[in-house]
Amino acid sequence: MPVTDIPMSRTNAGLASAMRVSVMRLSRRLRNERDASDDLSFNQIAVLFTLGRSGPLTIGDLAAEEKVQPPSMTRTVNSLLEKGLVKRDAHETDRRVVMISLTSLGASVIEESRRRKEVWLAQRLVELTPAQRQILREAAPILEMLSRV
Amino acid sequence: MPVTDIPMSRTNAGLASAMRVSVMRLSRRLRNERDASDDLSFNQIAVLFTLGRSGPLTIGDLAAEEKVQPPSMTRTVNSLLEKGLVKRDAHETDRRVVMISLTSLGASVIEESRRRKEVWLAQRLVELTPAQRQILREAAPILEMLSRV
DNA sequence: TATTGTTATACTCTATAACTATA
DNA sequence: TATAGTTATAGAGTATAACAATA
Repeated sequence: MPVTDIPMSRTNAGLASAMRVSVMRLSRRLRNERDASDDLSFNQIAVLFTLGRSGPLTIGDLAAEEKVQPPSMTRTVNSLLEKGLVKRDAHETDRRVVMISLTSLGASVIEESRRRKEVWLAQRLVELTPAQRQILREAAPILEMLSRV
Repeated sequence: MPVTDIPMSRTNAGLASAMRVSVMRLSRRLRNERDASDDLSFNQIAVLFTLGRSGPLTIGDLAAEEKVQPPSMTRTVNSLLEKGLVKRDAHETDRRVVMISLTSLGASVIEESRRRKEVWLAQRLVELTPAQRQILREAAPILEMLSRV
């Protein structure tokens, strides 16, 4: 049984390769659909999105998530505080800890970013055939499953 | 006709939302599967991957692609030169231009990173049903199409 | 005269070490 | 004594401006 008769995507390794390429490429394209007018650094944006996904987090949690040291996260959070995008709250029981969460303004910033991505994506989706869109409808929850640890 | 009877993913906007979430989440998970032992900065890695995707590029091309200024790209490229991951070559006709390309060492670095992503992904794929894998096989080329401008 | 890339300089970001407050 | 976070200081990264080489 000659290997050359088996298309790449018929094997699990081949499918993994095809999925890596297509998912990483599309995510790169989506990430570029961000609002150019905002004056936020890459890490500032990353912190907002992390808070949007995970809800309120401590400085230490945020530092670990973004893979920076706590003093750097203190600075990043302070700049977001000055812009009114996040707020600080005391921890319920442990007074050493500071809980960081999105303000309504901060939430609107990431919502706007999501909206821009979806507008771009929706425009590309109407160019597909109904059959192709149907495949993506079935694929979306499977992609979600892959991300779950 | 009550809107609540229409599942989100039945509409194009709903499908766009589902695709944005699942693709961005999976890409984030894949990006985290990088080799922790390498001492490369985020932008240094980004340059290597860009060269791996696009082939040899000029300093100016790289700067535009990574959205940094040319002097910054000169520095980043110099650090990659010192590590032996990229090389400089004269342009065929325009002697102002410098072509930057991957060395075999640089190519092996990104190949290793891709391999790690695909090993992780392949492990997740075997946990799916054959029918689910079949859907992904059909979805991969469609995701590719969406990325094309 | 315009374009590509580098050098000079200042500013921003991040890290390590030391410190404060709390557990 | 250990942990969460901040402040102080130094190093790395990035930008703007000025410059050199080439088109």
